[in-house]
Amino acid sequence: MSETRVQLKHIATDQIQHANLAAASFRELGKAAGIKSSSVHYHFQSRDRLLTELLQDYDLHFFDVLNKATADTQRPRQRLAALVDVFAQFHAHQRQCMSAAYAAAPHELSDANRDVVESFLHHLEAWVSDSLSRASLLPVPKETLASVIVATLEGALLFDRLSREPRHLNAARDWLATLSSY
Amino acid sequence: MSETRVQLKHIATDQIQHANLAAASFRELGKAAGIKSSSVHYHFQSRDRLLTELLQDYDLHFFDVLNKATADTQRPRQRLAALVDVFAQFHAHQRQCMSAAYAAAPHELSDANRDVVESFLHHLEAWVSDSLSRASLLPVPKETLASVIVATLEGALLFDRLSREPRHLNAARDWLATLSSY
DNA sequence: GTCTATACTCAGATAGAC
DNA sequence: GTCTATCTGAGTATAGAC
Repeated sequence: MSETRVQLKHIATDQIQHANLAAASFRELGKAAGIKSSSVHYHFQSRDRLLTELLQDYDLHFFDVLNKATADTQRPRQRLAALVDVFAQFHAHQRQCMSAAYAAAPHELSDANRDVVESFLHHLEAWVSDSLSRASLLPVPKETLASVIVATLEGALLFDRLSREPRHLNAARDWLATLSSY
Repeated sequence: MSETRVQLKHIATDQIQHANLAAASFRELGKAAGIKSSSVHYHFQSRDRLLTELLQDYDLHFFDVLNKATADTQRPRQRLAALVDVFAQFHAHQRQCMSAAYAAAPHELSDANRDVVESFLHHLEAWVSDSLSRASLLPVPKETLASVIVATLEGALLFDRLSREPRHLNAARDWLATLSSY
């Protein structure tokens, strides 16, 4: 893969996480990479294909980071705390989760890209559900709780991006700490 | 307020909830109302002003509906269920919450509009917090829990819009039912 | 008071230059 | 293999017609 192509993908991901889907236009990408917007088409067949590739890469990278951070523990409490930390880092760098950026523009997504978002979500919920395996006294089945936790963290980051203080993420952290005693 | 102005606002709100902020362009609004995009400028000074007005109206309408639906009960459980119902209705009509649509495009918002979003959020969290007043055995302070609940429902609706089944909203409903016994 | 002609900028994509 | 000139259409906004 050419150097320019790699660079374009980095720029695009950054723009989407910092602003939104629309901010990663071919024009912007080209300008940032020092080529014309029309040249970006050489590297990516279409914008739709680019978006697919970005989210798939994001998925791989996301779980790579998460799994490395939790490689040494099976404790639900510690694993959930590590997940919150990932989101808190996003907030600290004023970045949103790619999946939320995609989900917020449903009409701009092809069916294929909608599927990729859903795939990431299922992936994340499975990770949380697995992490809850050793938890006791859960209020609802762990799959249900995993859905709630994912929605909570994504919603929290979405709204916390509007302000300096990660109010919702902090609230989520406090709440999660009460869920499991392990 | 002229008939056309009212109509334009309805169209705009609908477009934003159905698609996203960008979908409510002056061109689209004009086309749907049968006038030129440039004519929309007579009714609204700027797009920024329009967005402010839409969200303020939404705030009023949202709590009007919610308060009417909960006028006859002070029970936390019933009040939270009514709130979930509002979100479930959004999902059933394939609509998202206006505040989420705004929050998803932070770089497109003026400082004034950012403030309006925050205002809606505080409003909603205060409503949830008040509704929790008679609840007992909460895992965290009611203000904290209110932040979590709002993030959860907003996140759930955001992602459930990608599919037919409101998986996250249903999970949130199950979880909320375990929070309070009243 | 209500609306349009028009200007300018930005979007993605194609055809073709080098 | 890499990049650009150029097309077509969408975006907001201003100046001015009626």
